[in-house]
Amino acid sequence: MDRCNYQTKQKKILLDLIQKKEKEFCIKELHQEVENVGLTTIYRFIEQLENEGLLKRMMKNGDTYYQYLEKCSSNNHFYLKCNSCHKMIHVDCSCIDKISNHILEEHGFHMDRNQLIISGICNNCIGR
Amino acid sequence: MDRCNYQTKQKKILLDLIQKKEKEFCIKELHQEVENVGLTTIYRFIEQLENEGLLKRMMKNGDTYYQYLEKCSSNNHFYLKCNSCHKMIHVDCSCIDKISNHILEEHGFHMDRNQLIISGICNNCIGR
DNA sequence: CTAGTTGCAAAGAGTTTGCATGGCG
DNA sequence: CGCCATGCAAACTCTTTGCAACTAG
Repeated sequence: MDRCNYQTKQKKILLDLIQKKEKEFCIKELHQEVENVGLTTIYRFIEQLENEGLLKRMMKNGDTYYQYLEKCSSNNHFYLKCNSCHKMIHVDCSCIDKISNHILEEHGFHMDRNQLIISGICNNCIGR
Repeated sequence: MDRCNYQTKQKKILLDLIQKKEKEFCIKELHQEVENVGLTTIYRFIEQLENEGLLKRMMKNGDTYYQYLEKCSSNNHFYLKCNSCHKMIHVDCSCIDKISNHILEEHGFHMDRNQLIISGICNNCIGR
């Protein structure tokens, strides 16, 4: 949606829709929810977003899903992903600093701080 | 390879091969490396292992890969996954305890301690 | 006007299913 | 011997490609 790309009706519709999603979504779902946007266009736009790092691809039961990741200026952000409601919780906490340091010093590993996703169950779902 | 399944030559060959792999692998690769095991059988066996939690499915450049995860009695294990050499480093460290507690107390999230995979670059690859 | 974008139809790749044969226990 | 496993061929699904028409800038 910037740089050398044209801004088209289809891209705008898709981006609006994607940004509203709280959970992961799949291509088929997008295609059903929009009108007048071809499947091919969706595939191509998704690929674009993925390359820009705005979308993360993941598997669930063997199917492909995508999750929109907002751009974040902080260097302390990571995600908590609930396996029950499938929501992705964005967290900004300096604890990632400690983790990252420990991993480096004790385990000699340079962790990528921009793609840490911790799976589990969120507080909302744990009670049920 | 247990319970109600028959133990067959093909399954043994496949499991042996998979357990020797240090990196993630794909179906095609397996198929090329074994003789006299049909593609269908490989798909079905992989599905079995996945259901038993011994295999983790992941994506790389849009292709499907699998990673064998050894059964581990410790509750303190997690994985460091190098994005350069693609090796998966198995770690057993109580730091996961601290992380897990922090995530629970500060962020109200019950992290799944059995599927934590931290991506980054390992010490071997960082120099290059 | 020019170059990027769209979307149909068709091709392609990976995966699953049906079914007859074979093998484990 | 009975039941599960195997593997070929065919079916299916998801995704990509070719191409002509369209559109943003």
